[in-house]
Amino acid sequence: MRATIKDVSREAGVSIKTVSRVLNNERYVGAATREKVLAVVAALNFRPSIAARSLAGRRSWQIALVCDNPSPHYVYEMQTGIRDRCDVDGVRMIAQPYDRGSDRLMSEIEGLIDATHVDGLILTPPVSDHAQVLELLTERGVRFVRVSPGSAPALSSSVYIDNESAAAEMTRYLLSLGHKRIGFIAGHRDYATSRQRQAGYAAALGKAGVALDEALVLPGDYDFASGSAAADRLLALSDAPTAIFAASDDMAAGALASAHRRGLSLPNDLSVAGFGDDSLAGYVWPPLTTIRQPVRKLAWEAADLLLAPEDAPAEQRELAYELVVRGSTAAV
Amino acid sequence: MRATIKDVSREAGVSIKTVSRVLNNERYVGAATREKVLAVVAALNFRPSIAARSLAGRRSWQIALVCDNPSPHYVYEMQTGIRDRCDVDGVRMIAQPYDRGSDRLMSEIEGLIDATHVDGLILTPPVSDHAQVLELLTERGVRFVRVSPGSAPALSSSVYIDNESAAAEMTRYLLSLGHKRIGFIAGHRDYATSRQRQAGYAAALGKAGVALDEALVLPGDYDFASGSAAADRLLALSDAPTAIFAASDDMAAGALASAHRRGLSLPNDLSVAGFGDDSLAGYVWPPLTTIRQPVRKLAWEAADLLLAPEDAPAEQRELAYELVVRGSTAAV
DNA sequence: TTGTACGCGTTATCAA
DNA sequence: TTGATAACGCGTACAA
Repeated sequence: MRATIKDVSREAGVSIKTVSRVLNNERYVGAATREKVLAVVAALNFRPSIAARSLAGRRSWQIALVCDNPSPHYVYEMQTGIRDRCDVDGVRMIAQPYDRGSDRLMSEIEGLIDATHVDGLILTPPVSDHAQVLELLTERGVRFVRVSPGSAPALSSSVYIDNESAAAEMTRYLLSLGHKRIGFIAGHRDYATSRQRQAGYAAALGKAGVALDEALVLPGDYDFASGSAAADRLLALSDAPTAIFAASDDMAAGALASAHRRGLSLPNDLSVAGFGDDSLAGYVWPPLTTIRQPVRKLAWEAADLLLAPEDAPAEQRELAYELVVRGSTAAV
Repeated sequence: MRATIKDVSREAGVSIKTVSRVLNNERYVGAATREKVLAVVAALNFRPSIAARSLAGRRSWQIALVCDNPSPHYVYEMQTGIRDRCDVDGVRMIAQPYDRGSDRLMSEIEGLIDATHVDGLILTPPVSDHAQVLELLTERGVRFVRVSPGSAPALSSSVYIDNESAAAEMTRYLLSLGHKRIGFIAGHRDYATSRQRQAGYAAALGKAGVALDEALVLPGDYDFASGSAAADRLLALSDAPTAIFAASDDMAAGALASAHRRGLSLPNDLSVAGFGDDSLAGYVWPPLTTIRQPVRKLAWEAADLLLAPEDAPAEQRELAYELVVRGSTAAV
């Protein structure tokens, strides 16, 4: 039923190896031969078996995305961007989710490598900074590209935005609206991105001569529930903030919900700002002001780096973010 | 570097075939032998190569999820539910997204089958009703399970909720609040689920003796933008509805945004209800009243059916939905 | 209950 | 520029 390379070779009147050469774009194939083979490949709708290729060759034509779940939308955008780039080269993407903090993380990644023979991995935070995982991959000789790493930039290729500058810019924007007491809801401490965003927030306050009030900085977990809970605490303060900057859009949405529950009139009683992939912009009310991170593009670039020739040197690609102003923030 | 079955057999002092027997849970292996082999497998952290297994055996230990993108959350829940079930059997899931209406759909699916040798597919709407695809799979002898199919129930195993009854229940609820003019925003006509939900809406109105006003039924596309646009049209009517029931949560969120933009006071001026995975409940304001469909569980059951023994007869599993009442609806 | 020989579909090596 | 042959790591068929 399934066409094999043997069928193609018979039909085209050449050897199996020649068909293989055409499929892999090797040199030393006559132009006429190549065309004939390609015609037969198309006619038979032939697709090389990934299994056979992985077993016989040096490549498996597969890469994996090792991704935590900050939000379904982030995961979706990462998958889509990577797949878009993979399609260009006829490579398949395997999605491998994980729970940060799971004690089986190492074993799952090693299992992934051994079972699938993937040619490389794309690591998202916080695994992009997981020392043990990075060591394992280096030891095993498996290529990897890191998304938004916080350390050891030279260890591998990576893609990222300048989280610190972005957060500083948002903080300056809120200050420009007249806010003096700006609450900050951080992400989980395992995420370098969260630490970078918090640093940008603190730096901007400092430069503006606004004292950093530790009581206004609360930990979160990048998700709706933790943002909502943190906002509840901030808004219950006797000297509550007039603005809240959350390190993720989901937490910002939680803050908006918290404010709504308390019967606040938004955005007059409270300005809320987020940071992320801007997927919640229209869903929440009022529409969210946020730092837009080009997740799909980051993913595309990560795949691009991973699919680069083996001898290509490690490369760092910084992408632009964007401050998107909407109705969730207002002047005091 | 990577341990192979050969390494295991040498270390355990048995033949390769015996190791293979243990791995595949075949009969006729001595208890002592089995234990020893398992110990070595664990010690070497051995993982069988999917490539070699697919090539040599009848199974590839891989299944694929062929999924359109109604919403990132739906996709995420589907993937998670399927993966949860697959993990039990040591099977890997391949995520294969598609664009409905793409002319390459057939070729992509055939490519997927040929390249990966997957043991089976899980199809979500609207491909679960795509005659050509179903015929291809039947012809090629590839198993498949359909999620929420609208036709030919006996063709394969499938999982679903009773969309028509669910929509009728929601409609009755809105009627019970005193609403007489209830707008309906449908999903894309390719989706059987959308047609079923619309039928339930119409049936409930009929039973209640409320005339169906065609002007209150608008087409949508299951996404935020189309829901927002449809609501704009409904709310611009001279005789606008007092409630809007959208066939998906994303469209309901769009309707809420539309109402907010018009300065309506929610939920007093307009009641809004949705249908879906309930992922937007807290994000939107006021919190969404919706029919909650257990997407992750549907996915789990679909995988369970797909991983059933080959000789198991086709089976239909209907799961329960739930009407979740929240603040987005109010009595007239 | 265990082992031997072979083949799956492709790429690598080497020869022509 | 092409082709023959040996691998890759496992399951299958059959023998012991």
